[in-house]
Amino acid sequence: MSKPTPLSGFPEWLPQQRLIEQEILGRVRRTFELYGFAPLETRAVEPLDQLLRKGETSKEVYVLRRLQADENDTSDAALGLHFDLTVPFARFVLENAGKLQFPFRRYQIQKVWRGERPQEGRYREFYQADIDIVDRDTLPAHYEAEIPLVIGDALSGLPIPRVTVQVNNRKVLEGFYRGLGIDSTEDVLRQVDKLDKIGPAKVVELLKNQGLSEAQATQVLKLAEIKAADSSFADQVKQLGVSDPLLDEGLEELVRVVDTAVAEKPGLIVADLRIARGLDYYTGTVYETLLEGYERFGSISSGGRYDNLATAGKDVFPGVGISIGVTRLLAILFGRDALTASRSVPTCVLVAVNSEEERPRSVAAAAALRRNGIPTEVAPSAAKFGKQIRYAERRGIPYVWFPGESGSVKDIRSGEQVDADAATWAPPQEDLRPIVSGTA
RNA sequence: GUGGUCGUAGCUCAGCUGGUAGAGCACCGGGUUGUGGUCCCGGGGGUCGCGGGUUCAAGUCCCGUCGAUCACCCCA
Repeated sequence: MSKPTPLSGFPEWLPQQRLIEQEILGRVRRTFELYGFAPLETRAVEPLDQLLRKGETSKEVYVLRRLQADENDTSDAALGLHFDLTVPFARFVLENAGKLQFPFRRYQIQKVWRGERPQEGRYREFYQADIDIVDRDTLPAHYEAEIPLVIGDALSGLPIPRVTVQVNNRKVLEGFYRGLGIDSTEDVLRQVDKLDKIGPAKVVELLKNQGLSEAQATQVLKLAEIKAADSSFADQVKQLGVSDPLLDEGLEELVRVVDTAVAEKPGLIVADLRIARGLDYYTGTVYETLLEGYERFGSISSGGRYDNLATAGKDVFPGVGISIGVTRLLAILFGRDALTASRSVPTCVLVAVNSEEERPRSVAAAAALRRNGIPTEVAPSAAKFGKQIRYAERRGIPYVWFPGESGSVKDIRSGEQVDADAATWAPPQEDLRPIVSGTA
């Protein structure tokens, strides 16, 4: 059999990378729980009509089909892999509304699938770490201010470059456009979103091609260029002289989000009135998160408020949430060797073997160490000690244990060796587990 | 899904206008008859992504395909 080749868009990490990924996922999870989000996992598939109902246009959904499915068997025909965690969550809320307490806050860390053309930082299978808060009938606006704080906490605790959460509000954009007499909001947003890439002149041109007047296009551009780290953006908007109730409502909400962030975590947030992205179910605040130095890879964490995602008859569950694109984050940092683990295995101690006859003594020492929670493995063979030490060195294992009448343990980084008892010895806390650190 | 660029040992790459594969690092062994990381000596490893075509002859040209990457689309 010839050597297998990778599958485009389905990244697989090496153990040392997976070690880092697990460490990151663990820290993110603990931060989510620190804020009281409850754990949840939903199935990988959803009925296709559910998936297509909101948001996703289509072709990007992977459909599930049995290999031997009968032509007439339609039982699985309408299932697709979820492309995010918000849509499945909305479904879950509706399904279990009677068993949940509202407001309901949950986190969900799972893989999602999208049938897109892969490139660096965009994959067909990737992890999302998602938090959402939903309430019944109405959702207080303060939750929209809380979300970025959680993300800021989760990400700033990691050994990664600084992040900035960019916020905007759909109501500001829609209200402003409406005040200008524009009704093709979606199309306008799409062009405005290209501002960074193609520049203001071309955006205006594209807008005019869409039927906007010179004046309208100019105003749209002026709004998009507003950006501020505090609530001063609101005055700048008002100076443009457009008035609309929805615009005012949006501004008020956005000011609140920004003010909260400025008070709690200065420097985390910036109001940027050009950002409009996210799936089309967003109705209020929207978030995007950029990694300093890696802006060209786009957002590593996005989300927003949605009022109509979870609705069934009279029941309405408005929500707000955000997702961290863990795989994207890791891939772009791995790509530049910006994340490293102090070792490639969990092992803290390698117990040397004097001779195969004496292996039981090594096995016993290892067992004693493990009883104290120290990850330990026994050397693969009774090779020369130099080779056994090298086995540890190659993997970054910090300690080698030499069993004997009185055991001794060597820190192979310093070369220091001391007599020790396997039943009581313990490494410094920081050596117990691999340490993940940033090098950027 | 559309279009462009790229694809030689584990890694970084060399290989002129086609003539039957090389370096550095890494790895393995020995010097060092049981405590590594230096140094010296030696060694293994590539169907040149894969498949087909042109040619006496292809890593080198052509087509396809897979993979990586970029742009569009869209988005974590």
